Amino acid sequence: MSYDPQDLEAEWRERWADSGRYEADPDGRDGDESTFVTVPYPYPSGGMHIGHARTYTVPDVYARYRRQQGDNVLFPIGWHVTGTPIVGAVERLKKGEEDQLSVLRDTYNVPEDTLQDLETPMGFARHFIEEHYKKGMRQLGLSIDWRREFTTNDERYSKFIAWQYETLRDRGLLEKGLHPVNYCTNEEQPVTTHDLLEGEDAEFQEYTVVKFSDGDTVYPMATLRPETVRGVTNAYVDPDAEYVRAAVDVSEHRSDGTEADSEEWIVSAEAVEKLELQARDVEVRETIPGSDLVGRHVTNPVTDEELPVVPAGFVDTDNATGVVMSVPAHSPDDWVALEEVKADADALAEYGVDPDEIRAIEPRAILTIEGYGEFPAKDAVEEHGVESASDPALEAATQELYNREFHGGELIEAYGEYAGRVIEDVRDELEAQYRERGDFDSMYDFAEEVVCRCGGEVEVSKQETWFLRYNDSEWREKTKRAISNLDAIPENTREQYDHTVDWLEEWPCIRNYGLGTRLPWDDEFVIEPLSDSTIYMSYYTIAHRIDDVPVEDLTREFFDTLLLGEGSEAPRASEASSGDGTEPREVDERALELREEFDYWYPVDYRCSGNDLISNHLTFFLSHHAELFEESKWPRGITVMGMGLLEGQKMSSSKGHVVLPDEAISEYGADTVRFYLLNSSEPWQDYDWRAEEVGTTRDQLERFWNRAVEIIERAEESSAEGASGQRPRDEPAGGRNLEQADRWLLAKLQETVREVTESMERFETRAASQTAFYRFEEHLKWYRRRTDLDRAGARWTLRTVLETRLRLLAPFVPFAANELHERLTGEPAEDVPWPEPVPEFDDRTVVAEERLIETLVADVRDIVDVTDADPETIRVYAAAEWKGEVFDTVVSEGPNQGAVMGTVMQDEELREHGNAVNDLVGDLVSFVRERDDETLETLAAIDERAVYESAADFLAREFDADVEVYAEDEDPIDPAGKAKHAQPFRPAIHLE
RNA sequence: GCGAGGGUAGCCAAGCGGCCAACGGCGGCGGACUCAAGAUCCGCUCUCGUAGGAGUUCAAGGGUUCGAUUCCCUUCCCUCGCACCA
Repeated sequence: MSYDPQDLEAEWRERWADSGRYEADPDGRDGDESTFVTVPYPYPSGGMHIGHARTYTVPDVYARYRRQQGDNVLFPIGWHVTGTPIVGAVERLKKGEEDQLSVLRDTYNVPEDTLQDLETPMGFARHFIEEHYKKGMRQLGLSIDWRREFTTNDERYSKFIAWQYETLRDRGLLEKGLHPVNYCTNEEQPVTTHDLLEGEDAEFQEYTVVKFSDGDTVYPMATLRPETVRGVTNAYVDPDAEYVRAAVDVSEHRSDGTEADSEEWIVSAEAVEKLELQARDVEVRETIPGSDLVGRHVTNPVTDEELPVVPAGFVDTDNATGVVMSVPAHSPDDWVALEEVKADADALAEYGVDPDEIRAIEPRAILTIEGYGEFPAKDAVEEHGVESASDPALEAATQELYNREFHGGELIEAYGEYAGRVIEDVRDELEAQYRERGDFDSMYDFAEEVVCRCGGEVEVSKQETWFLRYNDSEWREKTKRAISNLDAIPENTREQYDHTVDWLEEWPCIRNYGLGTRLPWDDEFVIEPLSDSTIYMSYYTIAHRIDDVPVEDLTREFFDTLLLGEGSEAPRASEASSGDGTEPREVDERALELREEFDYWYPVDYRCSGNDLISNHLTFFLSHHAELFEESKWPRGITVMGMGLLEGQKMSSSKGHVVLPDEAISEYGADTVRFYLLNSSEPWQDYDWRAEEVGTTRDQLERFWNRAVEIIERAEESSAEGASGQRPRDEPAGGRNLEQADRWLLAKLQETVREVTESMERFETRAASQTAFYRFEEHLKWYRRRTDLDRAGARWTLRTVLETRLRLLAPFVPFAANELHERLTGEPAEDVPWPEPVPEFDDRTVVAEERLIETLVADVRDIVDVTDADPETIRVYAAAEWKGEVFDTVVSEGPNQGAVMGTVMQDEELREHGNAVNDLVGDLVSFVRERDDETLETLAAIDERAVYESAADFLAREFDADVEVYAEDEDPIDPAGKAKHAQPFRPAIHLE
């Protein structure tokens, strides 16, 4: 019966499927005995890899554990298809993009003749659902109730999401507004980062626009450092570029509402489109060459100073407004530019600029910062040895100075109420104040070029969007309460949820295209993926039964009844009466029936999800539950999971750097894959798939299997003998004839049961499986050395140990554990209860005694090694009785040298031992200090000499020598005078 | 920068005030078994050591303590998240 996981696992898969073993329905067990675990539904925009395997195995192990604990356990799965990735993948496939084809063909082994089935979004999704995820999950042995699966594109699911969003809107948690998005000017639609060819990492920034003016004409100058407004010495324009004078709508950007809602702005030609995309009406009145602007004077809206407009070739007219302000005191760029302009001032005469005016420009400091002089930009330029505007060192100088000024710069007196404060703390406040007054405005732009896959230029556009108001204070309060109610695993994630709640503002919850549910009141929009996956766990509870209800009956009232219990107190449709004048609402009986099941399973006991999802999905999950459901339905726990590596590297399906579960399972078997994934780190830690170690794990399981089979076969022999009346299979306790080693192993077993159970309760799958498997293997190693395994007592012990361990390991390696357990007892491990510690087998004394023997063996070996001797005779001397008395005194007096000596010296007999007593007390004091009371008590009761005598045969075997055990004070044979070194629990040893 | 988590022997990784030179796995070395290989079993794997010992270690530096890998402070380094991406 060799270990053949393929056959064995196939049989169990079939058995589970045929019997519907994991289909969970409400039964006699009440709510406390039901457990509902979930994991984020997979997003089938590609195949399943080994990282997914772990994600889904973590909840499976817990589910299996709870089942053995007697719970009715529901572990469902569904499929998330909402949004653009699947649509995008199909587009790329249809266009025949090589990268995409290679991922499909080479990484995920899609057969050539199947490719065309993937050319519709749901066809694509279906392929990966059926051929990858479901197959993989079944192969892994996940205990899923398959009747409840659904996709987020199903019409009934959409009804459910529509209910959610209509309810949120009614509660005022949805709001319409403008929001900046990436927008392709060629396709004229918003695009996601997936759609970008260039600038994928680019983030748009909100620039402050400082409204310098010349009469009624505004020169809007974009900056990221609005606080430098008092340090501006001049403006720059590109004399060779084209500018426009245009009427720009500013109505949205005024708060007082008294002023004109349109202003005349001078901006670069490129800026016109940007402003229009950002929801402004722009009417171009006139085109002006940049050179015409040069030499004009503009007024600083904050200081009322007049400043010259200076020409500069470095001005990028494609960035923001194309008009920039110069702050030479604090910007190394501007410092260098000003130097160069001054040096070449005479050349400006051609623009009609007075060179003397330029030469007279003086930098103006607006903040002070430690470590720099009056003009920090000057120091920075010098420190970095910047030579010219094209010097690469300039960028480093700029970065460094910006950073330091932001965190350490203090504003000067001229800033009034902001004087003396650090930029970091006042920038936003200051900016808002000037904006309020109409001196500042804002616009978005990228810092670099961003190009769409279609080749079109991507700009920032403000689009009308619906937002979820996560910043609503009442909502935040509820969510916080949900967080404090939560069992957050590991505990330190709780803080992160709280932090996320404070940080979340408004979340745009719709998109212009993609799969999913249409916004119920505006079907132009689709509810985006992170927003249609917040309460779907509730949908699992009824997913397999709601199909019986026609879609058109799934009204808001239906879900109000089903999910909120509204009307469940009211008379049912059949018995509705209108006797009191008001028409009672008709309650849908079907909804009430479904509600019973919802009520039975809900809330979610544990949700297992990636730690990277704390800052969005998991917090949304908590928020929506807190808002929509009553407190008793809020999530009980969340376990977060770490990231996976493959041979120390990030997995990447595009590079083909992935392992598919199917391949791993064919090579090693599902139990090995599961065991490796769960045993190599705790769920929330990162893990690394290393083929070599997976192979070793398989070897370990195989060895375990072989040993187990041996025990089972022996048990069968015994029972055969039992059948013929010679030896009953289950001997009564009195007839077991257990020896010291048996009792020790059984005591260790009880420790193991306790530790594993505690670990499982905390989702510590690594600690649990290490304890049940590897650590117990160590105990067995010792046991095999210590005793004769052919004894009846040993057989009984090994059988008992095996049975218990199989039950402890069943959640991790369900195939092998169930099989072996069934062969051993007739029942699969999953059908019998989780082991309980048996107090009868707890035995601190025997554990302590074995520990003494272990130490003795180690000490003897140590001496053998260091002396390179091969002893004929080993003499062991247990400490004299008076030493035991000293030990007792140390225990009763406590580990205090002085106090102990005081007591000991009153004993005349002990006093006779003189200095030896003093030394001994010193050693015993530290011995006692290092141990707890219980251990000391146990030790004190042990007859050391008897322990060593009982181990003499064992020692003799280990070292192939004669073993003699003496008491130090009973006149031992002591040729080398070693006996006197004996101490309590540290016998003296002599080798000869 | 902000928030979270880390840095332990050749590698992975546990420990989180004394039982710690520090669990376990991998790798390496030696031995048993074997014709041989593999598997399995035993021992060793920081340095020194002809008696169970001593010395130096748990990113670096400082502190608290009778005692710190474990607690506190500072510094350096690494990973993850930071929004419209699932």
